[in-house]
Amino acid sequence: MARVTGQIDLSKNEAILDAAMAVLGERGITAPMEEIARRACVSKQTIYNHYGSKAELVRALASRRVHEMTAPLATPEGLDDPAQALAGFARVLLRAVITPRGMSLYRMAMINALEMPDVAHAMFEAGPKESRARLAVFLALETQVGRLHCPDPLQAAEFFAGMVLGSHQAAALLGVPVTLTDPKIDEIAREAAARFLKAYSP
Amino acid sequence: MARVTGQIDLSKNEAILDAAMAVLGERGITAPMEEIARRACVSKQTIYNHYGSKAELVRALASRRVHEMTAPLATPEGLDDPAQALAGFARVLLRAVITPRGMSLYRMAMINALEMPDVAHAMFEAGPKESRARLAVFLALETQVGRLHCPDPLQAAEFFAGMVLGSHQAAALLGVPVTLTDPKIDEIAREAAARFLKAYSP
DNA sequence: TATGGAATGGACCCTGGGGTCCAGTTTTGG
DNA sequence: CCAAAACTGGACCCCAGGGTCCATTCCATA
Repeated sequence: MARVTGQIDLSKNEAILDAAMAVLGERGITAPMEEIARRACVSKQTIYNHYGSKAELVRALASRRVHEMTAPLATPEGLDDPAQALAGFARVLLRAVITPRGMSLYRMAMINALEMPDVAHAMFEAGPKESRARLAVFLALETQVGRLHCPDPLQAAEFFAGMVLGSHQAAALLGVPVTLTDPKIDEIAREAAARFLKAYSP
Repeated sequence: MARVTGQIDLSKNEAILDAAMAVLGERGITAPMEEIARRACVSKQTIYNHYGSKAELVRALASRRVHEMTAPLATPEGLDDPAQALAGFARVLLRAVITPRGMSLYRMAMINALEMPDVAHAMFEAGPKESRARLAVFLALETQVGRLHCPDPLQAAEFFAGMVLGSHQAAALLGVPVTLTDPKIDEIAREAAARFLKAYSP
């Protein structure tokens, strides 16, 4: 437990966020602060020292998680084979959404959409919107090269991401156990990529 | 205010559900029962006479709304042109999801997914799952006739529905204002249908 | 017109949980 | 070794909101 600054203990900061993620994910937004404190092995007061309120904690949590999630969703590139690139993108996307951690964050954001619109809005910008935009860039490039023909890359990106997600995201959010094994994810990714390429072949 | 039965006033029943839909949609699940009562022009006690608890009210609300929403999502049929049928299906689907009423119901179900898993589960079965299944039936038929080639109709149905929804559903749930005009919806529906047909042409 | 079930509304009880306070303890830097 | 700053934990305040009770009023039917 090394104090990093002379002020507050930043390592506890992480512990608090981790605990909050876990507890809020499991029990929902109504989970009491006391439980988060317990899970983080920290006194409730300490949480209130770091974040002034529950809302502030959720806000911090969301912003951290968004960064974690969007990082691996870089523009698919470096691969000569569009099918490979798209399938790779699809795998990452699907996993990000199905994962309990990713899912519960979304759920939280939706629950608080009314009370904390800014958080929810930021989630959308950093999540779905950003990832589609990156994919669209890739599609536009492929179109220039002549391997694809996407007159509207952004719409095409929407289509592809939608294909991949299907109703799996909805299922996860509704708490329906999503039983997607790795091979199954892989199959969806490949198939979606193949169909997409066929739909947008020049 | 005609009493329909000698027992309880069924017309108030509707009023309560309408009010609950509106209030819960606007203020979220935390909206107080008192407000629902006020909106329904009914005493709080009456609500508790009809539905024993808040959970029960939400349950009733969900089941009613699910029926409303899934009704128009019948199997696309009676049209010789698959493109027309698919586009029609797409329009209904997209509208159902974007509409404030449809959206807030989803949000509610997600919020309560932890506390009332059965409700959320039922929502999924009656909503996404059922609609995909119906669409799959249609796709299988078209495949038999030879106008399409869908080796896995259920997956194809997932793909198509996903294309149509894109990130619009996520946006709506996150409270991001979805500005989809009717012509825009129409364009998405047509384009998705066309691309889908190309991807699955024999 | 009498009767009984239903609706009203307003007071009321009570629990859970957000947030605060504080006295005592630990850690850190000087 | 000292002082300042953080952390602890446990008591505490407070209030929103779920749910109940009840005296009164309203209807419908008989």
